[in-house]
Amino acid sequence: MTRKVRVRFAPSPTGALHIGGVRTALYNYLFARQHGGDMLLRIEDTDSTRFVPGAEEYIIEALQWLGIEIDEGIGAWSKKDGAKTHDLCGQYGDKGPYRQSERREIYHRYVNQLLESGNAYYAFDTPEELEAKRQEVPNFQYDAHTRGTMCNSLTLPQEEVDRRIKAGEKYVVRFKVEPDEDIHVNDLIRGEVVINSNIIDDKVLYKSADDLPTYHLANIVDDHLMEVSHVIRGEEWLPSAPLHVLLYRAFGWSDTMPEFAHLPLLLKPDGNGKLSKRDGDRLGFPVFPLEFHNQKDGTVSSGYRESGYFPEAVINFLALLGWHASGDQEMFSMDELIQQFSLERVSKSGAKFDYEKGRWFNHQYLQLRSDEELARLFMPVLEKKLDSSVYQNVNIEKVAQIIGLVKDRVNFVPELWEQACFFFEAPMEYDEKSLKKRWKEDSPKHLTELSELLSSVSDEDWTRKNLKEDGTTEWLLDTVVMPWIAEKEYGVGVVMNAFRICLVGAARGPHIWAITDILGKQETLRRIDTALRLI
RNA sequence: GGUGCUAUCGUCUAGUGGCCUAGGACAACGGCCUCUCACGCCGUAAACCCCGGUUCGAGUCCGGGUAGCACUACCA
Repeated sequence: MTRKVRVRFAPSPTGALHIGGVRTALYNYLFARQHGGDMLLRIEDTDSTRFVPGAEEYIIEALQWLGIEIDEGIGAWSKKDGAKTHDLCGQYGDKGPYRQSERREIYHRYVNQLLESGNAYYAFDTPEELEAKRQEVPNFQYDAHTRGTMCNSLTLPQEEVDRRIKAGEKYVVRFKVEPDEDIHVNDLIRGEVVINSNIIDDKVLYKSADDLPTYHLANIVDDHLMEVSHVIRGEEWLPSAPLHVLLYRAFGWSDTMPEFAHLPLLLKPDGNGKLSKRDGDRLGFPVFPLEFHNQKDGTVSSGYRESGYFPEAVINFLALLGWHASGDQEMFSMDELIQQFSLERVSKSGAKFDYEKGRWFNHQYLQLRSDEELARLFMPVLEKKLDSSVYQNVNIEKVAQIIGLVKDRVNFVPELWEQACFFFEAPMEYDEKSLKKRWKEDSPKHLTELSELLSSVSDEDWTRKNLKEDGTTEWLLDTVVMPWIAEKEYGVGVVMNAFRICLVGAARGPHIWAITDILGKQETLRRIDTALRLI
């Protein structure tokens, strides 16, 4: 039986979407698209105490930015015919609602089913009592061997159970796990995993305190009802997969149980352990797609988008952290990923987060963007850096031209400023190291003469380029200045570097005639003049 | 502690018993280019966790160690 591929990404709205979660979403998306299936987004908000305002919106916006499209569920409102609402978190689909907190009645029904079939029971032990038990008995586990000593519907008379429930006493419903059974889970990435039911405790499925199920129950019920065919999630879920298999069986849904694929974890770049927000702060890189202002604890987390990353670079980078095509290809568009992705080629071991490679990917994608587009993206940076009177006169075509000269040396759009600032404002000071190395005793004399020489060049010739016999071009200014240097027997490097310092403020930057071309004759001469006075 | 998963250059990884004197990419280092700094190009260094077994032959299969990670909540 081949059934329609339907996968889900099911985050909980407890804060910004972690980059590992983004990768999980990506792999789900690639798998769905490759098989012509559906990508659902379901919000798992069964822990009312951990809800963070804005987290849902954040998740939708992040996926949108990255180009991971939702077909059904939360955030799929745009799929609606003539969608009137632009509610970011609106939902679409005939298997909703897609927010677990809105599915209470559904869960009631299935909790009762388990209760009636004898697969679950009521338990009245308070959190304090359980905590005390754990203190008293090392490695205490609520299971077949201990449930008989606890306070639940298996040990209490029926009337007592009814009385407690009627009195509004807080209770939970626990899953009754039978001991001594080897449970087989087939994982698409790892193969068969076998776990004995003895090590699984009687998991809480439902808590009356907030009238909500726990993850385990909600997850199984929803995946079944939403006809999910493949569960692709992080490796941290592998230990509870056997429990899920048991739940499917208890419901009588074994035949349509989804296939499982547990993804390797994203690890810290240094040392060991899961990648966390703290690692990003400590090592200076984002671990979230977008900047996030947590209204609950007031913290602000940096994001890839705000750091100047292109979404396609983040996608490419993430895709290769745990998955690899058979060849040596490094650059993949989303379409190529959809075509080539396969769960069989996902690695089994955790991947240390190689932030440097992320930078490299962004560099590659930045080179692919046109100068005009980069200019548009760079304008806001300029607006911030420049005096408003200066910014008013900035010409975007000129910006594009400048970007064409310097883009190959940056990884991010904001870095363009460091490479191009001298095109917009004359140097205010001169780099100490450059001066020491490149400013010679004769430099003032050279520059005075050079200034005179350049003054004699007409405005028209200033920007002229000649076509040489070999097909390359050369700046006309080159044919003016080089012979002069040769005639005077000055060193080319000595003159040109001092000249460069006048224009740039340091010994760096693109070809010098490309700079003078953009600066223009007047500004060039002015900068030489200024430098001669200041240095 | 228990259970499970994993194990190739510093990092991401290729490798599905002979094509492996182990390939690619990032990072590092060196050279070239050059008026400078970059980019780019070329090159160098760098790995099969250990011990057994199977086999004519093991990075690749099996067993045992070791190590790392995950899980072990009325969190997801």
